[in-house]
Amino acid sequence: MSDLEKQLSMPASQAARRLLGCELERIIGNETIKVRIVEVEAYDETDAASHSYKGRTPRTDVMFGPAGRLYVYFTYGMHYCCNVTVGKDGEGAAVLIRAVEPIKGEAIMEQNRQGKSGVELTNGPAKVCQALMIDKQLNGHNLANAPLTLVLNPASEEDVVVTTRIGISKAKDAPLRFYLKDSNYISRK
DNA sequence: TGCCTGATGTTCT
DNA sequence: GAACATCAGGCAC
Repeated sequence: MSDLEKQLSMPASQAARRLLGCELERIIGNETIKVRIVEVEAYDETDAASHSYKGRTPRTDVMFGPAGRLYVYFTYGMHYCCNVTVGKDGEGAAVLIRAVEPIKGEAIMEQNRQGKSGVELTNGPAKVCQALMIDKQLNGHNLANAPLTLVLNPASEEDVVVTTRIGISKAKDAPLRFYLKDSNYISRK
């Protein structure tokens, strides 16, 4: 088991907090993009809003695998969203990455986002995938390895705000969305 | 500023 | 055949 997997083998709500403030490094050709995770949502198989709620299917297979993998899904006919799998091997849990802050490679992200800049670059789950060029090819990717790696660097507890989740129709009231209070890149305050 | 809607593919029933 | 963890553009106020 990799160190990353160990660090994320915990309940989704805990893992979600631990992912806030962490860095993602994306290698595209000779370029490197680096971002900081500032907004996430937790999902597990006891949760009616989770893809894993109805059990393991070919689509959700990755969610039920070991922690520290990327779960990419396609939604609303035109967008990708990316999750980091968490929990023990066999548990269908994942953390949706809703927003990130650019650290490095902003120019490349602007290209990927068709000239959009500033907070518009990455303040939404589908935007994050566009900016980082994440698509279904990276589904199941191990985040311990290039070309997309997760660097654990958790933010301190007092910077974390907890709210209900966004854009879902079931289990709306569960307080499973977490964001960093100081960030401007939050999709909605 | 804020609501409404179109675009559009994959998965599951 | 319907639902869907979305975004951006248009129009009304």
